[in-house]
Amino acid sequence: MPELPEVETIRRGLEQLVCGKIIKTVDVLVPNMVTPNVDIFSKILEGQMINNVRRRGKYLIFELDAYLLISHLRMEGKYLLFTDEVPQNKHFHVFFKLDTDTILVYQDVRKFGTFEVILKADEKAFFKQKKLGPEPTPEQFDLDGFINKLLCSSKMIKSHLLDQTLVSGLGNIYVDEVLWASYIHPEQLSRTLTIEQMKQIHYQIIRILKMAVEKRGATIRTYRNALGEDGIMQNYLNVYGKTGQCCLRCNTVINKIKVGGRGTHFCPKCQIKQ
DNA sequence: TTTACTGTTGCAGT
DNA sequence: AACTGCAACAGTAA
Repeated sequence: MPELPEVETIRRGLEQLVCGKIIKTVDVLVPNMVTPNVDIFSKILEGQMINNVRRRGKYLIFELDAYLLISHLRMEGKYLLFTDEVPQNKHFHVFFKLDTDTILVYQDVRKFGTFEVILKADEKAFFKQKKLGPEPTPEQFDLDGFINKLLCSSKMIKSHLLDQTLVSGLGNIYVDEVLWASYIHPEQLSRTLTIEQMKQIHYQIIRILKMAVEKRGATIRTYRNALGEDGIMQNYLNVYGKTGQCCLRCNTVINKIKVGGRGTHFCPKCQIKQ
């Protein structure tokens, strides 16, 4: 599911459902998803209260008493809350038993998701080590810093926006949407963009991610029913998944190529490489 | 039946 | 140092 708008939607759901609850027990069925090892992980979490659920980029942060539980959903991670019996499912990997006989379940078909417990004091260092860029808001996302980093890089703009160092939260869907909205070819090198183009990308990143949060994310490919999975942003996409359809601006057929190993949708007439 | 694809990130290799 | 390709995994579609 998760780019920033989907993660934010899940965060809002979790905030309502688990804030103020105490983690009674933790069961991890896939040990290599958690850091440090399972025993320490479970031992630290048991007895802690979930005081708050925050988000940074695509990371979910459960604020506990002395620690933070940092959860990344990667490609297919989901949270489900059960109030009685938990059904059998081979993709349920982590179980958090909460105080009111409710169980928070982490489901992940591909087992790419990660959990890390860190000390509250180490949060800053954690995200610095990840080289995580600013949040995509007018307050946090500095235009001059963005321009300076672009001018220093010979990466293709799409790959550059995906690497989370310029700004956090973009993934494959919203990068394609941002570049279409900005009239930029995904393979254009960062340093060859004009300042006006950089400003446009900066503006569109903020606008599109804000809109996607308001639409509660995009639910494409399968699934429903998890926390916050009833998004409607898929109805507002202009290029992602539109291969073979006509560009809404110029009627040219949308093309799909590979850029840095990722499927990439663009309009070959609107988005010209300079 | 194979092969390619999938909303991500980190690491090995150049 | 900066960048690329691939692996982690499981399912689906062609």
